[in-house]
Amino acid sequence: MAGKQKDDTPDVDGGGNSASVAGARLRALIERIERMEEEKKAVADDIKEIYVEAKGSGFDTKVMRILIRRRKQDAAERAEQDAMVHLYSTALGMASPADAETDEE
Amino acid sequence: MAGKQKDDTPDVDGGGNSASVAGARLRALIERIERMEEEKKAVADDIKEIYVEAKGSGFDTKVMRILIRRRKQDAAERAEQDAMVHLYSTALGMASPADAETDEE
Amino acid sequence: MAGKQKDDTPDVDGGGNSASVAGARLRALIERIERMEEEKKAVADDIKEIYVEAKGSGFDTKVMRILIRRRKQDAAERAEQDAMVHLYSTALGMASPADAETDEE
Amino acid sequence: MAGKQKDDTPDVDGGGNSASVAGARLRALIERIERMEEEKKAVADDIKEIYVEAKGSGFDTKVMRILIRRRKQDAAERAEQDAMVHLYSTALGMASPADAETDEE
DNA sequence: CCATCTGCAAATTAAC
DNA sequence: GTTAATTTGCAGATGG
Repeated sequence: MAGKQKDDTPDVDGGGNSASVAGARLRALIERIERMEEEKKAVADDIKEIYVEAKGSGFDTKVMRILIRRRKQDAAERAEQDAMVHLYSTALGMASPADAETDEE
Repeated sequence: MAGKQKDDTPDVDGGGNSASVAGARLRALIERIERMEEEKKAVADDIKEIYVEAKGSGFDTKVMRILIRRRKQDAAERAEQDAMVHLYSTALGMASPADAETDEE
Repeated sequence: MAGKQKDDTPDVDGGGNSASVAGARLRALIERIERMEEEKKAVADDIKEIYVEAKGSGFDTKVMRILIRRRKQDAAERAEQDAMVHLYSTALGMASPADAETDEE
Repeated sequence: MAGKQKDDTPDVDGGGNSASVAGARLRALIERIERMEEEKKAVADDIKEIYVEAKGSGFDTKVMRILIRRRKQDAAERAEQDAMVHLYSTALGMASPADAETDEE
């Protein structure tokens, strides 16, 4: 048994040559991930650039960040409320959605 | 008070109607950022999916993460060594970087 | 609103006078924390002072920081290697940690 | 001239044996710093422990952190930020945040 | 002195 | 549910 593995497939050094096969697949996966992480970083850098540009135009980026955070929170809250409404609609005839608030964790 | 601004440009409500202009620009910037953050999140989710797929194939994602981190660190280390060489070259008055291994116990 | 609590103990405004008790305990905890954060800040300031002193003696603090970071990283790396060995040992079914170098280009 | 150095003292490889002297001093400084950083980390860990203890007593650590941060924050600063946020919100035509109690800073 | 940048601390979020 | 890791925000340091 290869212990942690779920017995699913790749016995990293099970005994035969399946090791190299698993190794190749592993390498492929890792390289895919690395590629995407570069992408992600690129996007993050772009965002930073926008902030630089904004600052260059005289805006206070700190305030901008606060606003963006707020809007995200608002969206989340709205989504949650929608979910609540859905829930209640389906549940048919339960209590009114008075307390859709506060608890976010 | 428009205080924090550098006097550069956008007095958010300076008194005239420049407010709406700045407001429009601000809104544009914020929406651009929000758009890119969605992009970034999408990429992050893709990465997560790959990990799920990997785990489904029987790989130990914890090991994968360590490997990936390591490769990144190696790259960073190499970059830093170069930086060190530069620093020492300049700090020591342009001596040739023969002995970049000064202490490193 | 006692909701968030784990039902464990302190109903901050439960209704009785347990509120004041919990309040007192809370205040004590917070003050302890604040005290230690002052301590922490004091140490941080001491460190800064050393850097100032070093700079005053003509050392390049940037290089010093790099050296210190490096030593820390080396320690971390060693720790991580141990972790890797452990992981592999268990993942491969308790094989002896002879070949911890599986791919590592 | 050793360039970056302020000509103050330690020519790391000036030519004589001052190098080793400077080296010894450097090592001493670095070790002092490392020692204090350990101290700092110890204090930080103690703080973490207190939070754990608090949570174990049923307190919501998130709220505690907010309280502590609040106490630290300058009243004036808080006022100024609120003003800024209002200003920008108005400029964007967002409703001014009725519930200004949610956000941290 | 201002602006940029790196490094540190905190908070959110994910994995187990 | 709890620990760990990623991510974000802040502040101090540095260089122009």
